[in-house]
Amino acid sequence: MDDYLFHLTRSALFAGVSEADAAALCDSLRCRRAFYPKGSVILRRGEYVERAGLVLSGVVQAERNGADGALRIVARHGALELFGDMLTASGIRKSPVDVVAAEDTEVLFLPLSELMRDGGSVCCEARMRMRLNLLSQLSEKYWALNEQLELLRAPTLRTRLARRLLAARRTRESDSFTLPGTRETLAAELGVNRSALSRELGKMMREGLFTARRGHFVLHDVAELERLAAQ
Amino acid sequence: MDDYLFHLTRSALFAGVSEADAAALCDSLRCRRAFYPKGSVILRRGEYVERAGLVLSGVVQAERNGADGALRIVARHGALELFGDMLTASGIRKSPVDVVAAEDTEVLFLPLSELMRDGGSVCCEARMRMRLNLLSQLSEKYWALNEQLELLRAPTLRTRLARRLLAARRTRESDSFTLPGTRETLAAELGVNRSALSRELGKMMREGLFTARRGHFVLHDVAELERLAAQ
DNA sequence: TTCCTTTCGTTGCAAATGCAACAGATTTTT
DNA sequence: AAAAATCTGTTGCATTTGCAACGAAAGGAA
Repeated sequence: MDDYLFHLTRSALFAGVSEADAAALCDSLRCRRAFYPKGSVILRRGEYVERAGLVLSGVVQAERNGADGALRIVARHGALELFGDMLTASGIRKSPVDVVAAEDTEVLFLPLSELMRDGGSVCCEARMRMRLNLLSQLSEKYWALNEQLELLRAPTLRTRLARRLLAARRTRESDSFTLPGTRETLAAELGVNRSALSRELGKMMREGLFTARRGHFVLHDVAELERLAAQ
Repeated sequence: MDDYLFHLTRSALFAGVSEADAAALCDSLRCRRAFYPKGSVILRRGEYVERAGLVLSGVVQAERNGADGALRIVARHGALELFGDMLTASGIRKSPVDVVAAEDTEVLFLPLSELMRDGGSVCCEARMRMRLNLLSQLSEKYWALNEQLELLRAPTLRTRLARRLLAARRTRESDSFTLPGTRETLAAELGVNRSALSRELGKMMREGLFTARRGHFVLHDVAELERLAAQ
């Protein structure tokens, strides 16, 4: 796909940048595109990262080996999402994860340090736009992590669940939504045992707080959930 | 203190920037200095933040009201440390905390968006240096949060404690160190009850893993601690 | 359909943690 | 020094959660 520029300008990083400017900038920064067949390794644990990656198509996974040796999927990045930016930005950190292509994937690599260099008269405005977009991206990742942390700080499973559901309600803007993954996934997010999660889900449903069937949730008593979440 | 420029270049944000360049840059960016007497409010919860703050002298605290109304100190920033950067970078978020001067404090405010704008021929190199420093700062805050999260994900208090002590050992580069704050502080970091912490500390000491007296710790069996932390 | 695999809820029991109360130690204030 | 306030360890008891095992339900494949 050589029409990638159109897609590019739809990414958060290139938001507000024209197609022409995007092309000129990629050129001036010496960005490179690379194709990775499904399963191939993009980045190895322990490597230093000098360029952020923007997924043009496909999906990329960050993986890690747990203490028991079991494979843990730490993150997934789909089309137009950025990865490796935090490592590149730090400049000194080795990757704590392997990054592999979960499907056939095309990636655009961006040398962030080049982006920070003044570019003479070349797309001055677009450069600034992209720098601000980058800051915004980095900070959003920070705040997302912060929310995770608030979740885990909640004293009890009941509270965590309430917060998680209300968070989903906010982003989906509806009392009815589907959470990704299985119960096991949700349990991991909340940092608890799966059976403990099922137990608490059962209790809360019997109290009429919401209905859950597989991944689909319908909230019934938002007020009470908010009271719980406040703990 | 009008000799603040010397100090400034010792901060992480201005690392690698000469005193002269720092002065020129502050001028070009229209940075402003402000003095806050102890106890005064620098930033209110709910406000939008347009400038990052660099503490020139004194101490700044981020505070928040818990569910019960009790005051919680979320973060402290001493001399040469940066605050409000994540909020400024996001561009859209309201502050989730109040920021107040914990002592008489002088702050230098930096408009990050100005820093991202090409500056013609004015300190081109220094600008780039500072932009990279900023990225580095943001990412370090991210990774610090990430470490906190790993800590809370640990299945048991014993594991969390082992990780926390080994982390301290790494940064202090010694088997003997003092942790800031009281037991209550440490318990909060680990996300557990204080008495539970004391209990576990007692057990682990009886097993000869380390000695703890008030804030001071001496590690004795690092190998075993590492085995525990791996869980 | 039928078989097989994955997901899910349930439950009994063990382990970990929260909570509250108290006493000794330490630090700070008067 | 004396008194007051804070910090710390300890302990009994209630609650929460982890763990393991099992059967039912759901979804996919033969």
